[in-house]
Amino acid sequence: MKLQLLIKMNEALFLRNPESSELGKSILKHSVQLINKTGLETFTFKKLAEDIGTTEAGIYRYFENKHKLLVYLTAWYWSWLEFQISFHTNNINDPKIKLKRIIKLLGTPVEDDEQTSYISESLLHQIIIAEGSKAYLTKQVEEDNRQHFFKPYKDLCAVIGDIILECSPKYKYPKSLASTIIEMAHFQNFFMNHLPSLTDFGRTKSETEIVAFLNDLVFKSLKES
Amino acid sequence: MKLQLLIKMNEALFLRNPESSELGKSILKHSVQLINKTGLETFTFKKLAEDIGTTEAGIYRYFENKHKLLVYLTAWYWSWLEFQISFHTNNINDPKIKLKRIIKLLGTPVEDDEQTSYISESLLHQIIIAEGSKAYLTKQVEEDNRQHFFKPYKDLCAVIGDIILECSPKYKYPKSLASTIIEMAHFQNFFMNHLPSLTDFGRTKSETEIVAFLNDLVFKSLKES
DNA sequence: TTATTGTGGTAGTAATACTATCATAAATAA
DNA sequence: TTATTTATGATAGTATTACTACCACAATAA
Repeated sequence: MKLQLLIKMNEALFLRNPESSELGKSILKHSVQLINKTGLETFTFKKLAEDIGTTEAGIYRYFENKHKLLVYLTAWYWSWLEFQISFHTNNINDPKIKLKRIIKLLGTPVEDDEQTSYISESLLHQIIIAEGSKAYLTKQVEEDNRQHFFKPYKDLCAVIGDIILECSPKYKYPKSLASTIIEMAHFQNFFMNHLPSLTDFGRTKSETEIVAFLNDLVFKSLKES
Repeated sequence: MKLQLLIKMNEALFLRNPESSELGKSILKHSVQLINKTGLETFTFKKLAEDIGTTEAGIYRYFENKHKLLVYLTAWYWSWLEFQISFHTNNINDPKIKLKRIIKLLGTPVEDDEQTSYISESLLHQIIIAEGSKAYLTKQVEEDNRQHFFKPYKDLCAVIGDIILECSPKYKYPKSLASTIIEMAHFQNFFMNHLPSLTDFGRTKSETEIVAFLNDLVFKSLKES
């Protein structure tokens, strides 16, 4: 049995749907690779076009600019991750076990999914770590938000917040704790690898320690006091 | 009595010391205003020059590029904040009270200091919230780190980490908890104001709630279990 | 058959991110 | 006092970036 996981993307994020053509899929695939290689700042549509073997104008027919492309990629990732989470926590009743699973999924490097061949989830995960916050840390956040560009991120956050409340109905900060877990899963990873003295994981550089830290943080927070 | 708080900056951050001349101070003052107004992405040295009434080349004599200027401003902020913290926690013996003061200083809008007239700390605080992470979320982090550009941030984190250990000597993640507090003090503020559904403070938009959340997070983490 | 749509290519423009050179006024050292 | 350094200003030039407009062609629908 081979299933195609289809993620319905916000149409305002692109000019032409990149999943609808070969060039479009190639843009997604190679942009993920190139952003990883060069970083968002030095990434340009011209370099991407050369990489793919097409022209700048070809890329511009799909995406208005690199900000939209970044927002597209991050939105895709959050949607994909929410599906992974709902898949891996399905049929689990205990919300605490659910939450543990989620923290593990957030903190552990993802394995590539054969289904969606044109996007490498593990490379995309790296982009989320290093560039993800740049999608919303702009002057246009509110305009972008009005167009629902961040809906997948907010949905994920809401899902986690609800599970937190299931664990501990009286806890006062479920949404803030949810966004803290998500952001810290990525920032601690970045710090561990590039600014290790900001973490306690510099020696081992092991993701399982990040997961342990987040578990400690979350479950102590949710303990009745 | 009038004291001038002098922050010794890493000399590799600038080509000519901006604190040593009128134009230099003007660059600092107006860059803080302009970055706040336009955001880092659309901020250019040309616009800054027009703002000040000088030429692009004039700015380039002080700073190599806008990345160095951003790193300079963030480093200045972290040094200033560490001084504020050491000042406001001086003579306090109880590490828990110290930590509470620190969380309050991190989460509360700063009042402008009359001493350093050319830098508005409150505007700089806003820059740290919206642009701060862009100083290190680049491909050059490690090179920048080798040149000690992030020393003030790491020092602050170490100070907070040590106080955490004083509170709870057995706690296993003092540095990660310290960087979590610092980052979340800013991210929760940004979310509260621009993506409120990611937080529990969207209704009141009050910084004191962020402080309460961080206190809850930290002191539950440090409780012996 | 013709018209439309989807797709790819060429060329050009304005802005950005610099670098280099020259002139001059003020501050400072000899 | 003169000589010299220093800070700033003005002008010009280049490579790259971030687009826009226009053209060509093949598949498909009317």
